[in-house]
Amino acid sequence: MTLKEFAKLVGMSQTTVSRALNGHPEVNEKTRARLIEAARQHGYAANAHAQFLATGHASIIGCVIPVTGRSEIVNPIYADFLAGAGEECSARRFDINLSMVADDEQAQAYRRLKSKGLIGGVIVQFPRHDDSRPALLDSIGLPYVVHGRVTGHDAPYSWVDVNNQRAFERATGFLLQLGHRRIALLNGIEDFDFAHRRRQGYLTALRDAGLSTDPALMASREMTAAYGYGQALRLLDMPDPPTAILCSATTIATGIRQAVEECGLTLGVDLSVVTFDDDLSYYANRDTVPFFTAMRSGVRMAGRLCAQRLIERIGPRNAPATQDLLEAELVVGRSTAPPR
Amino acid sequence: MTLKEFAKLVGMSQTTVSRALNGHPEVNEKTRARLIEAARQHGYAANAHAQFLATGHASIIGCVIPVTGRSEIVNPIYADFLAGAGEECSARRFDINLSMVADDEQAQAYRRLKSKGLIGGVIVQFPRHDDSRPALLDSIGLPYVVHGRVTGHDAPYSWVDVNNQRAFERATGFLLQLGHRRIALLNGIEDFDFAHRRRQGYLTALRDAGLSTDPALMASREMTAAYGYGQALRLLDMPDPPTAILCSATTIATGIRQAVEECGLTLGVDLSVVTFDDDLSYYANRDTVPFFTAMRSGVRMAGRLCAQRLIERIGPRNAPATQDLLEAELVVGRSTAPPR
DNA sequence: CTGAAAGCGCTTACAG
DNA sequence: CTGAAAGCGCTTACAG
Repeated sequence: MTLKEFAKLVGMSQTTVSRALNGHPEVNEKTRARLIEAARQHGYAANAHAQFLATGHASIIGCVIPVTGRSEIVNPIYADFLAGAGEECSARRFDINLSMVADDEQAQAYRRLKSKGLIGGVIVQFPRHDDSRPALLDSIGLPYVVHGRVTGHDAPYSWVDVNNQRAFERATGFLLQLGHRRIALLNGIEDFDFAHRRRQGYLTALRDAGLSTDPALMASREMTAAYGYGQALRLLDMPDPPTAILCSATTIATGIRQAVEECGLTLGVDLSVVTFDDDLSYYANRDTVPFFTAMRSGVRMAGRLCAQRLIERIGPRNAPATQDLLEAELVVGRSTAPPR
Repeated sequence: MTLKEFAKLVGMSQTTVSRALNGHPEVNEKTRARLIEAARQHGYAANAHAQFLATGHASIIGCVIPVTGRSEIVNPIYADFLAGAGEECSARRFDINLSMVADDEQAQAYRRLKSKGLIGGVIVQFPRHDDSRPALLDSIGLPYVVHGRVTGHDAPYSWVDVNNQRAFERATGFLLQLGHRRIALLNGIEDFDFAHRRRQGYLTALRDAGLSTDPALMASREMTAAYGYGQALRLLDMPDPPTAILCSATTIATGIRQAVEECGLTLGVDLSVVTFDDDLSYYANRDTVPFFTAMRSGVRMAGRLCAQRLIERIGPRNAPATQDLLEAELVVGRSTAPPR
């Protein structure tokens, strides 16, 4: 059904119907109520493309997933983030355009999305420590919100981030308080901004405690269980093994747990582990006393917030850039204890 | 840049430029080559909305994710499926519209997507054994491809499915050959079509072997590690415990493994496990000799195929409905052996 | 092989 | 508070 047909059906002009449905103030409230109800009953909804053509902006947010060999979307963290963004979008009647793009075609992809008018704005995912996308999007003129931060970017921009540095500083401090002195770090790829900051937090806490750092105790890789497993075996086999490990994801922690048990040791007794916990829906670390001591911050919530901020920014009143720094909570579980 | 501007720039009429870029045959090949190159250089791409308005069809496929309390998208299987569909879409210059919709608003959501013109077709995910969506989509007139099958739907429709019944029949047969007689089944929620078929396969194989079935050896729940862990403990604690377990996902298998190890037993010695393996990118069961004996079928590939079939069907030549039945391969790993 | 013009379904200044 | 009409950027019959 078109606006024309619908307007005829209800005996009003297209103009009035359009205004009523779009919430313009000039229209009589009784008329509006009647028209909204009629639209619902007859299943009329304005064609989104005609709407775009007339107004020039799309109620669609873009998520461009950089594909590096294996797609990032396979990362369970990304799935939860998308779930959060999706929830926010359905609540606000926005749509999501999802595209998967090879690393070296990012610029082209954003330009295409913009010139085809497919999206009103974009969420930038997995920013690298010195990411070129914000500058690119500024020049294209596409509104965006970064999930994370881009250290190198000077102009003000919207971002939503967890205080990664502080979280790892606190977690390291917590282990130090328990009496640990050899603490390992199994981080994500430190080229990503979040992992870089986590490392800073870890180093700062050690430095503040007057401890030297040992490169053999630090690793940086894609955050899989296999990585946690392999590194845990390596660390436990050292002549002077760490008594505690800090890691950047529950996938890694699961791998560590596996290795520890295969060695006949017990987590939280022979070895302490603190993990960053994105509170993934499919992987619960949420018993009354959680298994892993963790820095917890829900990535799903971050997805909601990113979508919300972006939608505000896309809207007609062109809201200013926002910055949201979320604090992770330090949740004590059964995987930590003083060193033996 | 608009078509008008671009046409003026290259000194041609809008008509010719449009035809050249859309591959119409009437245009001189030299002219076409020149215009395509010029478009690339100047970054011209037709506005998708104007294009829709003129042609009436959108090069966008919809993925509507049913949200049941926790969103399905948190399911890592879904993430891999989307990655596959996304790859296919970028290759064919299609876009993906992702929406998250509560179970009881599905019908409304599909109608909205159709009437707003937001999608040219839709992939139906996680069909239940007697799913109403195909009939709904038929009546709305929205092309679709089902990932899985809908037993109750009579009219011909496009689907892509794994031969779940055969996979579980073969896996059960494999365990029977090894000498197992008490075989448990930890299935997904059997209201879903795939889980229903898996159960049929398991029951058929047992029946063909002349064995009776034991309800205490069967469970049906959301496929989490916690489920596998809890059920494994329960099964191992039975007076007459099973010597083998069949399960529907590697998440479940991981939980079983955990329980077995905590009981001081060894997988592939004291207990055999065969799992269905969707070959998820983030969870590899792909060592030279994989850890779990598995029925393997890549869900990412299924995603690609669904997108491909849907795109063909959306296209102007209105391709007939297709049926793709994929066979899972039975891959022998280290988690199976004859019963002790 | 090429072009002028109508039309796709909306929104919104302008006029009343 | 309401409406007639122009215009958004394309595609495509129709005419040449």
